[in-house]
Amino acid sequence: MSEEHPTTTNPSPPVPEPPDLAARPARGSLPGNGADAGPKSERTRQRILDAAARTFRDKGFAGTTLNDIAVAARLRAGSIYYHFDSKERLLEEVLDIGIARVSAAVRRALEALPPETSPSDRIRTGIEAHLRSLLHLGEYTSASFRIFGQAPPDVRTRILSRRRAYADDWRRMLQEARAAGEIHPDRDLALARMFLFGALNWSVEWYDPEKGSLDDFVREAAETFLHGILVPLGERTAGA
Amino acid sequence: MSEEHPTTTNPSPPVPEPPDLAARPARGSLPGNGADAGPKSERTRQRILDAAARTFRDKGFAGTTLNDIAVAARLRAGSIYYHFDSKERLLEEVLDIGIARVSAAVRRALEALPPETSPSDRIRTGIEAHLRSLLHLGEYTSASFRIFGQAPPDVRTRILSRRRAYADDWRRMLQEARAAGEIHPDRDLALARMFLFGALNWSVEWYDPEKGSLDDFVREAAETFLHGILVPLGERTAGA
DNA sequence: GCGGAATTCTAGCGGGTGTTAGAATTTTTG
DNA sequence: CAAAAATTCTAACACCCGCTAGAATTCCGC
Repeated sequence: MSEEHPTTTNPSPPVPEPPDLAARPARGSLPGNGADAGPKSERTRQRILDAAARTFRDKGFAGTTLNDIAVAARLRAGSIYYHFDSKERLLEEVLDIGIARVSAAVRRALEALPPETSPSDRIRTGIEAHLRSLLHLGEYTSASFRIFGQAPPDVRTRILSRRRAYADDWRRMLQEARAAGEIHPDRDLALARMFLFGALNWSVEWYDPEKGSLDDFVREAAETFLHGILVPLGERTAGA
Repeated sequence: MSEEHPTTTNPSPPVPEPPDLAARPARGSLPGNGADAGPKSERTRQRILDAAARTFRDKGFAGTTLNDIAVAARLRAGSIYYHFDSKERLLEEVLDIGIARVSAAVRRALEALPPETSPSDRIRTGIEAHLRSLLHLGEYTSASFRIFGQAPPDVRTRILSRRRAYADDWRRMLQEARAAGEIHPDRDLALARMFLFGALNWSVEWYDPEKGSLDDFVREAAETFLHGILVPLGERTAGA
């Protein structure tokens, strides 16, 4: 009843569409412009986004107040509406950036591998890149996974295509490994993929960087997924 | 500032403490009493709890309104306060019941095993029991895992002891399997445990009972965790 | 069917929510 | 430095939240 005029209410922010959603923070390559987009506003926009990502991640979507975000971004709640249409759209952009980042990070890591790398080693690299962007880099990725389930349905469906694309990357990786005979033939690949996602993304809730190096952690995580925990039946060494 | 009188505000609901938190739904063994607890009220109490569990699970804690719960339980929001002190306590009880259920289910499944069962088979059984109580039985367990991260800090700390006890059960199972030489010696058990929790609990977000039998699913999940996805190096059969 | 207890409802309080209009301020431009 | 444009703030609106007091209703033993 109250959501009929989607475009007429706002003072038309000068930034129509984010040109690159996976853009790294604070990197302007345009030299000196002056036409329709001032880089001045872009910086507060980023500040708001950063604050939103962290706050959403920590307190959830419904649990986060626009005032919470405003305080973290050092301005007043009303001012957010100069840069964003609504709380929902703010969430949408945070979620979008989150998957875009992790997706780009994984893709980049895979492209850096020598072409003769085996499919299972590619999976290993993908796992490590995913974890690294989840735990080490910005809060967008962790926010994206933590609060996707809390997003309103329309936001979720709008984000879904990007998530599906990322899931497809993994589906492909697993299929190639199976085609190469590296994956046990009666493993269920769909289950394995979701299994992996659950395991990896859950780490954001408990991983403690002070309990060991990130390098060791991501390596061990990949090993645990690829080989499981059991000693293969042929190599048992008797009990303690 | 407003939370100083914990016991003086309510009309003293006649049920002081839930006698058994892991109680199964709708199973009254008391024949006919009449002293201080009418079984009449107990049924609406259960209705409210059930509604709260499902609604919390679907919309999160902050995203759930007392009115949402009231509608689902077929009464008015204010009436909830005859049975529960606050929204927080309602959440607390839902979370508590959730882990109590899954914990009891796993324990029961393990006790039903013959005593000579190997540690790794015990883990297998535990995984299957955990998954079954997560996916098949009530919404308390799924709610408990989905929204624990959204609970207010004081609720979380009050619930933590129960969660830790359940985690300890798993820690023990894994340690015994390692002592028996069944777990690869350089696996990190803490990581493996959290890895497993993440993988299992995530299934509540994507598992579709129409895509295959639950029995197959839980079996395959256990296999994937125990053996991983790769074919052991000695048994490769060349590519497709 | 009566009387008292148990349970639910009604109505509202105080406060906080997302959102908006317009004034005030800062920044940019000539 | 002045005019215009861009950005932020103030103040409020309409609404909904968790929660409570007290009236209204239902339940149940007699």
